[in-house]
Amino acid sequence: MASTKIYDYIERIAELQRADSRRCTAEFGLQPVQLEVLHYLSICNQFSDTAKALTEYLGQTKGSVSQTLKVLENKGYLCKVADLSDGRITHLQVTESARQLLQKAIPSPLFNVACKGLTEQKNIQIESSLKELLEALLGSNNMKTFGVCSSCRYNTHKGGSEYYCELLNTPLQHSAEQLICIEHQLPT
Amino acid sequence: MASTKIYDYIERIAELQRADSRRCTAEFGLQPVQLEVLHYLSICNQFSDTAKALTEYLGQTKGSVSQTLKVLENKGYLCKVADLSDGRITHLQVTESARQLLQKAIPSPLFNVACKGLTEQKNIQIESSLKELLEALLGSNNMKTFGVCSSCRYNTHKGGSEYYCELLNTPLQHSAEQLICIEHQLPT
DNA sequence: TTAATATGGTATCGAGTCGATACTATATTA
DNA sequence: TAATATAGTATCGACTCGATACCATATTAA
Repeated sequence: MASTKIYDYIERIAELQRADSRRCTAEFGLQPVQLEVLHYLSICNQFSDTAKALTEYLGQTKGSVSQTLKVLENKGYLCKVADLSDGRITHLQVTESARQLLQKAIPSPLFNVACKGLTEQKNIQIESSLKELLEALLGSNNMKTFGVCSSCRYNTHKGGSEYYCELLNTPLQHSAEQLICIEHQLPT
Repeated sequence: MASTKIYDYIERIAELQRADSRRCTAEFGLQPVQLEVLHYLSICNQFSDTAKALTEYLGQTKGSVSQTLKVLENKGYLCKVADLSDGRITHLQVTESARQLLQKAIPSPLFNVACKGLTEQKNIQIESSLKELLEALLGSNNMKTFGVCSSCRYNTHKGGSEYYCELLNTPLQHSAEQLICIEHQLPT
């Protein structure tokens, strides 16, 4: 059965990625999941930089995520900012030192070396297959897509060339179009 | 850069796979890595069922692997058998209850559902891309391939139709041809 | 308007991961 | 036969992650 083989390859690649991530974050005193949290927060928009969004993105419980965030805050890689209109919500901002760290650690050496050894064409083909697999995983299991605004069905050009989110009823900054959003929906 | 996107997709898919694995092993009281160890041991040959091989397969240290194996042994999912010719080596055998568990837990629901929703052609295309990515990762980083005997350069048909390993100088059972081996080398 | 409920997040606990280090026992090499 | 290599174990500490219980703030219904 084909699904078993795809599972097998992903299981194996995932373990190698994890081991590699562990090795290359160790010098900064970080864990793999911590790096991933910083990575997510560095590429998400202002509606998606919360603990709640991370629980859905990572598929973990909010207790686990809360713990990870506490550690990252203590290490100076992120700071918490209270939401102005909803007292329950806390926004998470990555610090400058976190951005510097991300630049060094992503992508990890394992992938850097491997992808450089492949032709441009192979890179594109593999990338495209991974995109399809990810979308299948998310779609078939009714999970959120976490896509960017520029590919979102709620993104319109209300009254000119500005970006405007029809779901949240707010204009978007141009720089946000490539940030991922927890409310993202592919066009029907 | 393409390598970043491939890394991003794998990072994300890997985390989803891990969360899914965690959810579906929880009912058996297992951890993701424990399931992976049992999975490996259920599909490897008699030269590769050792703690040493697992450290290379998983990219972890021998101390970590040793701990995981101790837990699995205590839970009755594997037993240790001393090697007859080399007193340092211990072979690891999965028990019947482990095999039953593997059948239920692999592939995890996330992948089962997703792959069934894809066309046969897409399944094959994604599978092929993953195979190429994995081989690139292993090859570029000088890691072992852990392939099966039927695709190994050391596998010859010495004196007839029997499988024979030129590296270990021993005939192989027909049933071993689809088992993975730590000494596997792709043909040049 | 005030209770009930939903939502976002935190604190604590326990089993387990994982690398580091130090260790034992068996093989191989010099 | 001594030095070294190999396979594996034991212990420690920082950390993960789910479970549970808990605290605010919002929203909904009576």
